[in-house]
Amino acid sequence: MPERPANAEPVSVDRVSVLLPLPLAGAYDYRVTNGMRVTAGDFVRVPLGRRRLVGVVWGPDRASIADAKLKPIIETLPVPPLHDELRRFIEWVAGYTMTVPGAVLRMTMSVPDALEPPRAITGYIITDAGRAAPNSTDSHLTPQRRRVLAVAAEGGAASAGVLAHRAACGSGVIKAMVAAGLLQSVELPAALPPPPPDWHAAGPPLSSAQDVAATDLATKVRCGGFSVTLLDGVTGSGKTEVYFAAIAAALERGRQALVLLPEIALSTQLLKRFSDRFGAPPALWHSDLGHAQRRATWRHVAEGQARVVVGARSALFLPFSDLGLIVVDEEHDASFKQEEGVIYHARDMAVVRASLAHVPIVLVSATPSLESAVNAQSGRYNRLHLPVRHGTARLPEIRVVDMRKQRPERQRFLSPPLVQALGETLAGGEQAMLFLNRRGYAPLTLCRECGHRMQCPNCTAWLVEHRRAGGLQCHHCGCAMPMPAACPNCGAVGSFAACGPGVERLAEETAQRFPEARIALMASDTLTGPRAMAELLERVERHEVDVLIGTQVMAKGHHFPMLTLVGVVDADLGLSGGDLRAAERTFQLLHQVAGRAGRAARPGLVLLQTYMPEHPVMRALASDDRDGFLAAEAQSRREGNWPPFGRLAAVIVSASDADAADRVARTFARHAPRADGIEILGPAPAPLAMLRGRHRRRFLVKARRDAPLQTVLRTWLDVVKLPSGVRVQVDIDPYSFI
DNA sequence: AGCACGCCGACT
DNA sequence: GTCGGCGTGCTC
Repeated sequence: MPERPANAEPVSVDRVSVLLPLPLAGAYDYRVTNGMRVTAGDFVRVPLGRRRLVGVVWGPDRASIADAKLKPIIETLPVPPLHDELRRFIEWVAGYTMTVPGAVLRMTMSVPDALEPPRAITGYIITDAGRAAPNSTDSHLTPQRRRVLAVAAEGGAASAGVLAHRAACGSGVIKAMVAAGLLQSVELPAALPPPPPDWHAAGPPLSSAQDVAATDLATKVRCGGFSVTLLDGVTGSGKTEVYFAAIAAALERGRQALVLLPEIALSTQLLKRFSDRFGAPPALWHSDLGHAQRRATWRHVAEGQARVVVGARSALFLPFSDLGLIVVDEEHDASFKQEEGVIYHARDMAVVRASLAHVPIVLVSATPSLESAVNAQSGRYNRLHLPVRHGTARLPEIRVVDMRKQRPERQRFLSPPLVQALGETLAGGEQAMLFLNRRGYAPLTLCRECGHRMQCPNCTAWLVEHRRAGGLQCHHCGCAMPMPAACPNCGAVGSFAACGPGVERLAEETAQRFPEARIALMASDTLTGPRAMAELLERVERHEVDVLIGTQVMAKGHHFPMLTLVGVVDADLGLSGGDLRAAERTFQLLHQVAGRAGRAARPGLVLLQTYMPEHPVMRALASDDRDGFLAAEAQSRREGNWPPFGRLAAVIVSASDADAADRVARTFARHAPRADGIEILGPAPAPLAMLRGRHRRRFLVKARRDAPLQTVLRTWLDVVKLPSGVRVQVDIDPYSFI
């Protein structure tokens, strides 16, 4: 049984504050009735209005309300209390992201069910009478009852639903048979905790660089205490085995480890390696988890039985009983940024949690974020470098195709060099990949008669034509409509022209050019689920696919030994739009995509189609000069005082009425504070001026690193009283500028 | 987040 | 004449 945290101060007065997982302004006070013992961190059930809710004892009462209004705590729940470390983390995140603490607590208490005493699951077993019944002469059994008895005699205890299903009857039959004494009910044991990973097992042999890094991390874990280490190694250098050594050290100390991943669905290879290494799978945490599984895992984490959790960003808020290590794999990945509700960056918040828990954290990447690279450079973070590819594989050759000189034919998107390379690859019996980060058939549909462009009614965005699914779709709000028969503006029939390529259109062109090639499409909307993904990957691995065409979902690390050509159809795509991190992100993405080519003994070739061959991103990719690129990027950010050298916040005012949004934005502008080291830019229409039917105006707040950004924002935003229907959202450290 | 209270349209 | 829409406000 886990112990109470030693650092939680007992709160044995007759009033305490309780934080509820609701967006209330703060914790509410409750009365502790005589004889009840409550400690900060305890999960308690309290009345709120006419509801009964579970909250967490947060500390001494805030004395904010008269005794007469206080309601008593109903009961304490038999769950390990929330650690001091996690309570401080919740408050820290709330303060940093400028949300109320209850909203952050809600992320920890995302499985309300897990807090309730596990309800007993009733199973049924056959009785002696039931065993005898089929052979007894005087019993007249219905066929259903016979089948149930046969099923029940075979196996052990099973729930009514399972028994009924196996015997192909209704569950009413089971009930009646209990009454007749043929079956009896028994209590089924709760879901078993996952088997503990075995840290004794030796991992695969390590290269000397791996060994140095592994020993360093393991030592940090054994000694405990906060430290940040950037584990920086090219694709295939064996970073995973290195941080597995750190996990083994945490397990050896009897502590838990958390591994954060950007996309859990894409990590089957990681999970397999984990099981191979530790003889048992880790506990998983992600949004696709079933309810029962969530509930069980939450409890196992809280009770310390789940030793290693591999999860998406929300796993950061799990109530670990004894966290000893955090690993953030693919730390540069933009999907660590949560963009809805509580807006936070899981990598940055993971560093904070590690610091509050006094444990080491490892940030892992082949293309570190500029933030992490700068911190490693300045010595704030440790750096471990794995310079060479493990094994025999060579890095692919990256060539830039200048699209101004090597133009594709009209309405085609593959340049002559790429077509030629594709032909050679296919002729050689090898596989190719075409990368284009654009779903659907064509990103823009316009009328040739009047020039009308098909636009989303709710968002400032073109509608994307999808031929496979049929019709037009908005990729921002999800609205879909059939392709109209005539132009909605001029009524012309058959005048629509598809402009630009999506992956579907590329597949069409590839099929026309190479009719023999077996082509597969891989985009988030063509994959119906995690299984579809796994099946497609297997088909590619078995070489039942010659050309794999896809979007970003294809970029993550899968090993395809026969894949020797990668064509990046539009390398410039991510560079437009004035996004602060556009260059950095494009470099990371294309570097990752390029890494798909030639991973086994075969040399790989990567062709980057670009109209900007002189762009620093293209040059850095072609000359494999990641550090030079990062240094140049850092320099330009330093000059502009942009992150990570300065800080940034976005304030977005939105309303369904455009005038209301404008009025409120102007009011904010009039009250803009003049604080030292803080500059307020705007208001301007947000990059998506209309999103999901709401008009958006944006301020960018640029602050020196040492300026009290949140404090200034708080006082600014508190001055303006919002009319109904107008919302203000603050995004500290904005990433996507959408 | 829920749940109630509170003021204006189509029905037993 | 009521049932019901969801806008606003409160919950210790």
